[in-house]
Amino acid sequence: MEKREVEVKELPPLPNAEKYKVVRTRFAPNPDFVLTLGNARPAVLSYEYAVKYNGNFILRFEDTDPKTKPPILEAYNLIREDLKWLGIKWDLEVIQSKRMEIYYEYAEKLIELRGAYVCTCSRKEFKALRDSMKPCPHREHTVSENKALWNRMLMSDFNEGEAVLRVKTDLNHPDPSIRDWVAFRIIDTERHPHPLTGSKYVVWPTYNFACGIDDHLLEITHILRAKEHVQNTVKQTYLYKHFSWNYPTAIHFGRLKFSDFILSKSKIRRFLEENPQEFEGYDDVRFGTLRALRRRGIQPEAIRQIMIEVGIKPSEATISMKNIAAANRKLLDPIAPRLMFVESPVKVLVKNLDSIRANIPLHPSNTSLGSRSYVLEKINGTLELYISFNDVPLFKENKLVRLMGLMNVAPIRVSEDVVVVEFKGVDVHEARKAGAPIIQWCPPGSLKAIIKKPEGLVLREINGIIEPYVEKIGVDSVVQLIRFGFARIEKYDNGAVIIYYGHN
RNA sequence: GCUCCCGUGGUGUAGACCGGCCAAGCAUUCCGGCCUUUCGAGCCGGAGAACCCGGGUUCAAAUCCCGGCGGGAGCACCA
Repeated sequence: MEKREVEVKELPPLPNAEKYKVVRTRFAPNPDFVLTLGNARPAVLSYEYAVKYNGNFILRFEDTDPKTKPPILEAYNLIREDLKWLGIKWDLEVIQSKRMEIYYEYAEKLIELRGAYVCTCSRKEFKALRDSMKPCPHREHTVSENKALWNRMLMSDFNEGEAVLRVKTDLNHPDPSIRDWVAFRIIDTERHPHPLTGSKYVVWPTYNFACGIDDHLLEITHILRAKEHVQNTVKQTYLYKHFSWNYPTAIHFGRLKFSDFILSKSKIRRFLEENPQEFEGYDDVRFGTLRALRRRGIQPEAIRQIMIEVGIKPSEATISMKNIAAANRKLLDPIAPRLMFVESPVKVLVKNLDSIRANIPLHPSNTSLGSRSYVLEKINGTLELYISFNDVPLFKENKLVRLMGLMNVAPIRVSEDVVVVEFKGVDVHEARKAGAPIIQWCPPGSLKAIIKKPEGLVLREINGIIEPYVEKIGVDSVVQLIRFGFARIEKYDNGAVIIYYGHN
């Protein structure tokens, strides 16, 4: 049969892989949203490198900001589902909000190492000093003074904004944000409760502290993340210096732009909030979330292949739906059943025929998919079937038209709402010889079909009918609608079929 | 504005660290042919980049150096 070796690009070697006994990577999302196409790169690459080197892969939820990026309770599980869908398995799962005591412990160690101090400057005051590369008065506090203040922070003696723990760095560092960056701040969790820990904690580690500590404690060897994190690497390196730890190998890849997709969390949130009846949720097919792609029939393997191909280069890259469709088509073509969908159906009357039976394979070459049969018979004296409005002109232009898998017909009379034809035989070869167009059709008794197709911000509905066999195919299947495109069956809804369009 | 990073056909990627075999490979895209149940897949053929620009080093540069231009990221008590 058909042999198709899809060449999948291999990952380039991982820098420094040989320096570690076992390669260990992690993917560290904030559970404040579902995963988008943008998250797929760090997730897939981190996982694939762990697999390639027989290492470990860790899923770490970074949920240490209940205020400005509040985690969402459902998101933890939605992310787990998204990863599973991508085929990613993790050896260990860690949730940062459950490790608060660990961070406190290391904060105290850092204070003892004179690597951190409690600062009670106002933001404004500190910024003024920082920008002129001057230390703030708290920087010279003794260990015991700092410890006392730190304990007061933990005891809720300070309100939001009144005290932070700062990591000592280089006050002359050219990037001001790096100078004595904040490791812990106070968040009023009475007002902003954390979905997992409620109001239990008020002193919260920042990303750089929690991430830095965890990457070390979890023995991460390679950090693969987007280049927006390069300054964070610099910040965290100071932490590692204080503790005399070795910083993992960090790889920062360039931004991936996805044309044709709405990826921005904030944009999607806004659409959902402002227009809840127009948008269907995180998985609305107009969005670039993984679950939206799944709903359009995109195979996770297609995403995996694209991420591997894009790799870890530091330059930006743009991926379009065409790229994704191409990868998906290769995967789907050998296995997707072919069905006939007829947009805006027009009745065809066949004059000189009493009955005909069609047995059509569900796939031109993959015989394991089987076939379906339809018997067409005269109803009230005529034999009828349906074709698409779009194909009616073909009957004006051609002497012979082939109805795929069924028969060849010649037009007798063609109007906008009915096409009368004459049966001319069943042989494909005759049709080919005559150069007849081959079109899809639907028998009487076909189901109403609504195809929802994302076009930018519009979800276009294409109405038509689909052959009855669609009921046997089952919800969630991805099919190829002949001469139309790949699509996924969403649901059967009172005799109608709702289908989401994927790509051509 | 400051700091850092990047620049190979429409898109993605290989080659660049260790200059020559690179008038640049592969995939996708587009076009044509064959084949086919299809506007898909497969097969065959074709189009499309002188490797951002300028200069330098060299017998030799996509590959090294300098300058320019262009693009991106960061400059939070966000992650």
